[in-house]
Amino acid sequence: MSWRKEQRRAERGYHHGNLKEALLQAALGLIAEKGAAGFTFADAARMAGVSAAAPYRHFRDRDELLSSIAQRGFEQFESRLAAAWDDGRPDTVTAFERVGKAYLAFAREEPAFYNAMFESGVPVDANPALQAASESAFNIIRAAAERLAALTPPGTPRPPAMMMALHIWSMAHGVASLFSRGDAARRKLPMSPDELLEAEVLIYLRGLGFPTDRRPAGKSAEPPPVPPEASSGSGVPPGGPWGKPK
Amino acid sequence: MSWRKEQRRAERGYHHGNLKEALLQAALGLIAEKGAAGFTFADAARMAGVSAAAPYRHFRDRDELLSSIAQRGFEQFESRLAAAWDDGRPDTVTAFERVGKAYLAFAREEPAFYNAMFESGVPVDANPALQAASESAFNIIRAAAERLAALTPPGTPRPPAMMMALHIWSMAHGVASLFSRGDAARRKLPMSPDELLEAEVLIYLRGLGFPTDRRPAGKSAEPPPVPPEASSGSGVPPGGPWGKPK
DNA sequence: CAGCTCATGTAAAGGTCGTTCACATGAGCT
DNA sequence: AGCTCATGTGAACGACCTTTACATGAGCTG
Repeated sequence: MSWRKEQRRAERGYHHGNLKEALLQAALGLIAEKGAAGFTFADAARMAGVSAAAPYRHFRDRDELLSSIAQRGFEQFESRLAAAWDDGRPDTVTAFERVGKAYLAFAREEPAFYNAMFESGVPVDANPALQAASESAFNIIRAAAERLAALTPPGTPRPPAMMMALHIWSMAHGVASLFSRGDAARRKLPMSPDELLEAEVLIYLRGLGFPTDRRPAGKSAEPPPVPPEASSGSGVPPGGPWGKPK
Repeated sequence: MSWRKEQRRAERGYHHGNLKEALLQAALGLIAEKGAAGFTFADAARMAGVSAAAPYRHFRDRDELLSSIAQRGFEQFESRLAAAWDDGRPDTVTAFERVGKAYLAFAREEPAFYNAMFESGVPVDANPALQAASESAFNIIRAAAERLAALTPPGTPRPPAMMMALHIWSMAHGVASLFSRGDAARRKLPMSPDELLEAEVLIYLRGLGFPTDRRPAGKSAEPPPVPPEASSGSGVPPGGPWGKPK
């Protein structure tokens, strides 16, 4: 009958010892499998080998567990974006695009976190810690935009950095949501989500007056480590950001 | 005891007469209130005044109801986008921006549909009719992008229309998801979602070489009804798409 | 109009969940 | 050794989803 359960109990004793962490891990796995909507408090408890009531000793309710995961997600998100930004090295534009790629990579590689953060319906502003984590992550993008805005070529009006940050965020989030996750990824596209976002950002930056005449997928060494003082938007780059127009 | 129920029954007889439609309407209202995740099959049945089992005569399960709503949503979405596009009148760029606004307006004014379409976790590719409706809606954007791509100023490489369409879609979806709905709308922004998206699209179009020297919110009559043959990207428009940089 | 049929609705029941409550256990401190 | 309190258990409640056997009556057939 309750053979497994008894054995589990024998293995770990009456007290689990690290149930909170075990529940978070279990939930993460379940969300990755079935989405935040399909994830079940009871399932997480089962997976941790405890009764259905045990989780209530560590989380007020199911939403609080979800909220905790979202918060953790934002923290990891921030650290990945920060690593990608690398304080603007080797040059601002390159680093900026790396942030965009990191955004997509996170959405792809951490579907459970991404789901909890953006698709689970968790009200971000209800939990101050969660809200703070969310803002910290966004601040990476904001800081990057700030630096980028400071580089606008002379003669070009300087865009508000906040606006740029919001624009970039919306592009990354839009691409990730629509094309880079779960079923949505199955839409047949003429290019990969990464390429799509990279082209989008490059075109956008060019619209702001930035010289963006690098090859998108080119692996050649950084041609100019010092981007400022490049030619102002006089002509059109040889190849569009979408590769050979053939 | 079951006073209300008996009375209801007396009013409408044993057979409802139009239960399927009533369920769809009830579900729409419930989703608008509590989101697709919180919406309940039983609740919809109650609201229609029938037993909890009755809906199963019209929908295989809860997911099929949700899927039907999503499909209906895509159909209305398509017609609103089509009306906004108006076949490119009075000029392509103006009409294009109107489509972007229509996207946001739909997300704002039809939260229930938008939720079912993009946030309910309904697998779009599982239902052929739903998939077709979704593609029809996207095709409006695609067609608009096609026309816009054909207008690229001479000397500018012509971007693939499909890519443009995907870019625009991702921007609109990103802005709508992040800033224009529910709790997300509470984030304090320096500008409205509409303005944010409009500026984003304008900058993007300028990045493609389009002349976009119109005032964003300006209501002045269309200066040039014939956009082609405008100056190639020689200079920078007087005021940025984000208004006075003051 | 009588009678039949079948789409449509009902009640009841089984299974799962979220959540609460009274009670059990045992780790750590005194 | 004994106490305490955080942590876990089992039972129970109500809500939901879904299936099943049965009830109703609208519309057709003769």
